[in-house]
Amino acid sequence: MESSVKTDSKGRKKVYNACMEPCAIEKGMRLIGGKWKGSIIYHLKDEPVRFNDLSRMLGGATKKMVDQRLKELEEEGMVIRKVISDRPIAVTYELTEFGRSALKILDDLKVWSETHNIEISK
Amino acid sequence: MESSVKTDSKGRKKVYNACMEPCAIEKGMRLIGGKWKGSIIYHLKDEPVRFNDLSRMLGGATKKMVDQRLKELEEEGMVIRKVISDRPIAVTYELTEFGRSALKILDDLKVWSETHNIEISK
DNA sequence: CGGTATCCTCTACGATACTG
DNA sequence: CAGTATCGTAGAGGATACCG
Repeated sequence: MESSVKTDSKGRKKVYNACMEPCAIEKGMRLIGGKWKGSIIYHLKDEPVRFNDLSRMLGGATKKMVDQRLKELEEEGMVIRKVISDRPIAVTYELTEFGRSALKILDDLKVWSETHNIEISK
Repeated sequence: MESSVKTDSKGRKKVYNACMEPCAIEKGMRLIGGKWKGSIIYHLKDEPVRFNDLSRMLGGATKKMVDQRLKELEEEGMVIRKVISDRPIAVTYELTEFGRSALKILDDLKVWSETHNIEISK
């Protein structure tokens, strides 16, 4: 269904099966999986948070990353951006109802992760 | 804590903050997030599955990917590989108790994903 | 403060061919 | 059948500097 054909540098045809019928899990993972994305949602769970505060909370994510992820989350309808003042500019991000609906999963994941005391190899 | 310093091709120093205190959500995501990983676990939920059957179930993942993900899952203690016959060789993969403990989250994710009828933009 | 823009590197992943 | 080996590319993500 979802396939594209490209020709590589050596003139060979290549068929890219983008992702035929990706199961719901893969779809869901694209929304809340991916680096920082789940964490961002989770850190917005209680109240609107300002851009730089969010960056600091994530401790390790660059502004670029945070910015990028927030834009994705906005497009997906999980987060709303609000300008609360110009000069000096201040912006907050908060969850939509849809965003909120993902919190349970993220919280379960957090608990699961903590109880199994997961160590990162690399 | 976890930082390394490298020098790039132009002799500039670079500090890599690997991942300081990644929150539990990020840790968890590394185990069940990532392309195909959640799906593999989910497809093993009922019974042991053979390598090629698994590949087919995922419809779109190459053998290389499936192989790679299965090795990771094995190292993480979520999946067990069993050789059930040589000549012709036959191998199955099944979940460990730990692997099983992730099923609830994945199932919730699946339901969430389905009920919100998520569309993949790209 | 809340971003953009630029540059660069590293790895994830796909295609493909081959092996015991 | 169940992988391994090889090659290539696209893109993710970090560092850094700059802007309104």
